[in-house]
Amino acid sequence: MTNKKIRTRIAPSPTGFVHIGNLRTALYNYLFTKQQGGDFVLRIEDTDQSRKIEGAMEKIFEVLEWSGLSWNEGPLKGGEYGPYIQSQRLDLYKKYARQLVDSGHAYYCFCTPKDLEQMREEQTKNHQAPHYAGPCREADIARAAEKIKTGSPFVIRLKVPKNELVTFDDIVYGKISFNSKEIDDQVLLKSDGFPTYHLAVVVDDHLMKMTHIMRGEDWLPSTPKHILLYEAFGWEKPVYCHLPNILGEDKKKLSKRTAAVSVEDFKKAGYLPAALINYLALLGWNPGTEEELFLIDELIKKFDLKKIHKAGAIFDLKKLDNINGQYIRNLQTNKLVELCLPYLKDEYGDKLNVYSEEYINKVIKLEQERLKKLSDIAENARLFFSSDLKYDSQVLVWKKSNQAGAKKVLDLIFSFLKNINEWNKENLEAKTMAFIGEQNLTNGETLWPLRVALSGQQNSPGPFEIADVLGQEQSLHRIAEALKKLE
RNA sequence: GGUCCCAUCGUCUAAUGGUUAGGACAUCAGGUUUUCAUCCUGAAAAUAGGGGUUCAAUUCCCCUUGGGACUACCA
Repeated sequence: MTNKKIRTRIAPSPTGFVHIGNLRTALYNYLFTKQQGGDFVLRIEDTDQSRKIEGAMEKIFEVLEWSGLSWNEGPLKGGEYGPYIQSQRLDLYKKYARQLVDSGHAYYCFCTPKDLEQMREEQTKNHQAPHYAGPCREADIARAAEKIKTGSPFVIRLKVPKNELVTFDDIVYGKISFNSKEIDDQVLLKSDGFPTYHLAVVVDDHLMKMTHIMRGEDWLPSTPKHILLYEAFGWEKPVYCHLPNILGEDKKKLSKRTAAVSVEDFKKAGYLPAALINYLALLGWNPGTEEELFLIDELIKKFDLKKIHKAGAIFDLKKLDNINGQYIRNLQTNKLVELCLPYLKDEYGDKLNVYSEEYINKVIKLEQERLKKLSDIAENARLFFSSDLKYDSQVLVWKKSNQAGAKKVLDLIFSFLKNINEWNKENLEAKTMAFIGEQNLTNGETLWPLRVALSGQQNSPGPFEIADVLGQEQSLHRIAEALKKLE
């Protein structure tokens, strides 16, 4: 291998949202490139006009910036090999397609979609692989030029050699060979003047001086087409590194039909970019140690192309939740508050204004260890932002007690808490535990009804934590309400 | 159908010729002065099958089986 500067690219199509698989591909490209001190390029592949979606390109920019995988060359950033949006490079593709025709590596094709469909039908009927078998491949070039002049729609197809072994060495998958007879005469330039992926990717990767092509495994069968193109042009080939697919629970390529795949949705749900990146890095690669938590800088240091797996990996939301939870627990309080606030505002709106900043901060801090993702805060915090709790009185009764017992205990505790002067978690806990001892009560029979009275929930944070946040007045109010329920 | 790729606990994976096949998530059990969460301890859980090569195969080779990707004027 040469010691040229490493250059890689990610080349998403603006056809909707950014897929979790796109992000993983971007990540591996990014890690490798940063480690090698190379250039990380973004190129937008918008050669299919029919699938283009308004605003999708901006989404790509946003998601990449959010995830921290920012490109240092491409749209918005510039660079000396632009433009980086394929629809702005149309003349280039036309020029190179014609060059291929001139050199005998490609030909004009005038067959209609209908012709092709018939061709395919017949071939499948005869158990043949569908391929172009029309007359244009061997047609006279002068006649073709004539037809074009009269305005006949045409495409340019690659003249794939018959029975030639195309071999390449993939970093992940090793040596791979295809017989060119299995490869169809690819359309290079469509009748609308746009290139297909195959032409555009080769022309751009060459012109943009890419050294390594890291992309999804699904491109593996297309690679020989690209190799043939490089050879036809007489260009130096890049190094290929195909990445295993990310799979859904059905073991098929992760798709929106069966799972959440939009990176933006993960962002909205409150997954931290660092956690998502951490998890994605481990999906198909690991450093060979038993560590699992890595910040991006450590990933850059430890990343190793040779340790990328061949087999696809199933995307496991539970594991992501776990990692995200760990990242959330490690957050500084002020950062956590900043991140959670939008979710609370979204859920409670103006009702939130009633509460002090200190109160809200305490609530968030209290829920920190219970959050798998930031959006969980909305539900988890409900008991702190409700003026009256709705629950069944039977919940107040501890499993080893009865209704009368619950009432007795809450009566006692109400009077006791009324006289507490220093209202904070530590003092409340110390005093109450002592009180339980003095009264010959048990923890369970006391703390359970107290906690339910304060939270209205079967499961919740502990009673002293809640009481501390709620304050004396609201706590006593809730206990009084509980007592009413028990009458 | 054809071409290509892949194969260790349920999941992500470690171990590249010699290990009681290790870790993490999830699950289950127990503990951490009430529930949840956190934290701690423990349990259950895998080399798809068959042939080789070798003193020795998770590891190398072949076959079978299973899974997947691709097979467009989409990327």
